[in-house]
Amino acid sequence: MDEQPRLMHSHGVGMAGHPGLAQHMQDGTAGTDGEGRKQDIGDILQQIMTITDQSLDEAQARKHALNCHRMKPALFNVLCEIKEKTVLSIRGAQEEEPPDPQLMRLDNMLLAEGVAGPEKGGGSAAAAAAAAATGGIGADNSAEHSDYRAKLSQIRQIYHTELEKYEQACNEFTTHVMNLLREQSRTRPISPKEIERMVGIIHRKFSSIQMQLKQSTCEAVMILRSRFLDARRKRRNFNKQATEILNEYFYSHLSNPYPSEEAKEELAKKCGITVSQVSNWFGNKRIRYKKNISKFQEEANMYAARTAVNATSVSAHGSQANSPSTPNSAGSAGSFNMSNSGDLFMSVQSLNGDSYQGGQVGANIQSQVDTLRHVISQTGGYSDSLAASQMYSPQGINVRPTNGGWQDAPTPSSVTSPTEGPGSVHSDTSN
DNA sequence: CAAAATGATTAACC
DNA sequence: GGTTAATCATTTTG
Repeated sequence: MDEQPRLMHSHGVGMAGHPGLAQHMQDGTAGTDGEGRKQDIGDILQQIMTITDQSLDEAQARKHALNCHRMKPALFNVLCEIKEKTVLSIRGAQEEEPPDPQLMRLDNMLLAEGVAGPEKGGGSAAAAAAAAATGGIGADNSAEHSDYRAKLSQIRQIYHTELEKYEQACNEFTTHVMNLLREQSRTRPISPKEIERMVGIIHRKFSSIQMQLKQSTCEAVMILRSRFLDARRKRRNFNKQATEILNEYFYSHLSNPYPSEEAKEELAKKCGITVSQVSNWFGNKRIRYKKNISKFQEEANMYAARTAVNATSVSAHGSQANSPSTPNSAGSAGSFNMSNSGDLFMSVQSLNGDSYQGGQVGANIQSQVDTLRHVISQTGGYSDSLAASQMYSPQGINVRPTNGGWQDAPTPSSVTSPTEGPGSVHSDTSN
């Protein structure tokens, strides 16, 4: 492309100041004596038209001749100087390239999503192994997660191959252009700086393509997220076993239902859910229990009794027969008694405790507590925490009806030391 | 299909 | 950073 003008230029030079070249050139053309100017012009035009037909050797020879001209270095230097002063100084000003904030954002996001950045092949493998290890419980949960991971790594792979392709193309093109320029720099004033600048331009062009790639990758990830992770909202209920485990812990720690980090991890493992899901569950449970204790009364009794039975598998018969609060007695007078007291309990709780059969309420609850105590004593007084937890509710009623919070509730047994201590918190029934 | 249940998210708080 | 309380969005239930 660039070849043509230069050749024409050298033509001119040769014609003007270099007899040898001119001679050579005239040999190359028609060579007949022109009779008029018309003929001359026709010849020149002819020369121009056929210039591309000249053989490569011929052109090289001419180039070489030009390069060997004695005035060439000096002229070339002058040209370079002029060019340096004009072109480069004009464009040199806008040399610095500010990091595109858009590109930075995309990069950051890709990095955060694990699409860009170092390969983390071990991560997905480990996740799959973990999913397999958890077995039946939560298998579907982690299956979805691994599905997400699989799709993400697919995107990641495509992204990387494309990126590599772009980079390769960019490098190839850059080296090609550089070679071309270097080659031309022998006959044309091209400074290394200019080559550098050209490379910069090429890179910028290619990086804009790269940005498109990143953009579309980001979009793909966003879509994936909305389909999977943001489908967190598209929740699935925990399976029964998990719920039972959580409830068991909750009701056996009713006096202080705040599992430590370790306890949460253990529960998470047992239930096949994540720690934050355990936290969510306890958060929801606490608030909902507190909000409407009556609704949970039956459940509480059930789990309390069950825990008791589980804890001491001794003489289960006797305690169940005597206690109206055992799960087996549901549907009979025991169940009725429970729900009834629960309702009253609630009304007291919400109406600030006056006006409504306070005595009866107190009696009911007291009897309930007694019953539970009975269960406890009959089953062998297995746990302080259970006793304390069942004692809690009456306290809440008597002392501060509208405040069911655990936070302010006096729990003297659990505040033994300023630091909770390693592992000393809940050495009780949870297992 | 409406209501209840339930897991997750959010803002405000300490 | 963890909690509470309110709320959202979905699933389950009657």
